[in-house]
Amino acid sequence: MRSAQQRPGAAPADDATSRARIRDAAIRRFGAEGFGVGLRAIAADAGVSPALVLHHFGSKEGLRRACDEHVLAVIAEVKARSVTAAGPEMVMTQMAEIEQYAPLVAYQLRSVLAGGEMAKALLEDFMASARTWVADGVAAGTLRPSRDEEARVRYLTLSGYGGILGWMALDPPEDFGDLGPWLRRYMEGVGLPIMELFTEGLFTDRRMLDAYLSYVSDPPADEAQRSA
Amino acid sequence: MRSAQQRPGAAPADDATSRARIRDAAIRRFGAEGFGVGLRAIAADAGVSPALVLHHFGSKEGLRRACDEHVLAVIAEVKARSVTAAGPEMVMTQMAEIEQYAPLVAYQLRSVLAGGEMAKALLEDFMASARTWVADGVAAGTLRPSRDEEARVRYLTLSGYGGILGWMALDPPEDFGDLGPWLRRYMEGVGLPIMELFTEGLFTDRRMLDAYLSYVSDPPADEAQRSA
DNA sequence: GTCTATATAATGATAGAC
DNA sequence: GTCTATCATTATATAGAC
Repeated sequence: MRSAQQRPGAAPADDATSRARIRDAAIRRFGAEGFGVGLRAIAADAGVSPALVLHHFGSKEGLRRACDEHVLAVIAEVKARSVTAAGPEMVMTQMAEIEQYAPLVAYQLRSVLAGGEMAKALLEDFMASARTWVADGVAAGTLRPSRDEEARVRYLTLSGYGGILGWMALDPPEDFGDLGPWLRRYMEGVGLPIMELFTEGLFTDRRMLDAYLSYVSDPPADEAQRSA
Repeated sequence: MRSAQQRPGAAPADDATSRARIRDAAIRRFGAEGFGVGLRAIAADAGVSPALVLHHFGSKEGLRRACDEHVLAVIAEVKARSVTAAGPEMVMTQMAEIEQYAPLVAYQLRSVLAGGEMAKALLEDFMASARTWVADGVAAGTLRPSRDEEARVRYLTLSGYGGILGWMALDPPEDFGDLGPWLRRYMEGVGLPIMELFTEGLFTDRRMLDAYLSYVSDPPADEAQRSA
């Protein structure tokens, strides 16, 4: 049904070059099973010998670098041509986009889990998007200003993305090839609490915030000691 | 200075049984480098032969199970005797506790990253604590009630814990043996945005929440189609 | 309980034919 | 470009002496 279609980094297209087939197979395997997976499995998926993988990419490390680059490139490309609508529809639009690139998303999640430079690059990328989105919202008057915009952008990005990772641990995707149902479960599970928290907050009064602010501006004895 | 002290799962106490020494060495290695680490390294840390590790735990899998059990047991023990103070001091108190059990915390973070049953057990555990904390807060009138308390507890736990994982990817601890400075950086980095968000929310009006609620109670056509 | 020595399987990587 | 055959290394795990 979709066999003839050209989805970047997705199902194997028989007409692609071996190099691309290997890379796409690697992205799928790495995404589904983590970076511990062997070259033999990847080679088998791509329908080539293990030696050819090394011939094209030099080493496993080189293969991973190629996957990283390709994933980042596709993300940049998708981002460049996506119309960033504001409002709840945006989320749904992006959802549809995401489902289309399931292997990329899985690879991405694994990369953040694994840490390292790729994780930083991805998170910095998401933070950049969030920075724009928040700044626009504040300018338009739909989002409250913060006492520290950069810290808020960082927190929103990390907790949002990290929340997905936590959800993945609690409810692992059954099929990494089709993350759709899993993403839908996630959205349904966190939608209400997010909307509530972002609209109404959690505390009934300002005491905790005020306590924190005075704590920071005038730290108690043993904290002052440390910086002395 | 601390050599004679008895910190569960912490620095090697020469008087402990080999079995315990191996297990503690494993917790430290697994926590610092992940579960890919070899038995040889663990055996060397514990000052025993690799064969003895297998003798005591049967397999690497068995060793990991023993580590899991021990970590869960220590967490339960600490939790049981901790006085759960309400307010910002609670966080600070728990911080001090956490620093004391750095190897356990690192192991825990790795476990959640790795997924599997241990990750579920840990997250369920944290959710149980959060459930109590939130229920008490709502009863005391310091926390707002939610339209779905369970979903909120889940979201707060996952995003909170996941935020730490994300932070770890962005700013990896330099020394897993002493997570103190790293945890302090994290707390300083997220303290203000959390207090702001929990007190004031993010949106300036209720439109997003209302849109979401009406979306859920009366889904558009293609969503209704799916459930038909 | 603890060791040395070893079995066995899998890994990433190389050499060289085609 | 692509393969087969193989190497060197490392991994977990076992056997058996002490």
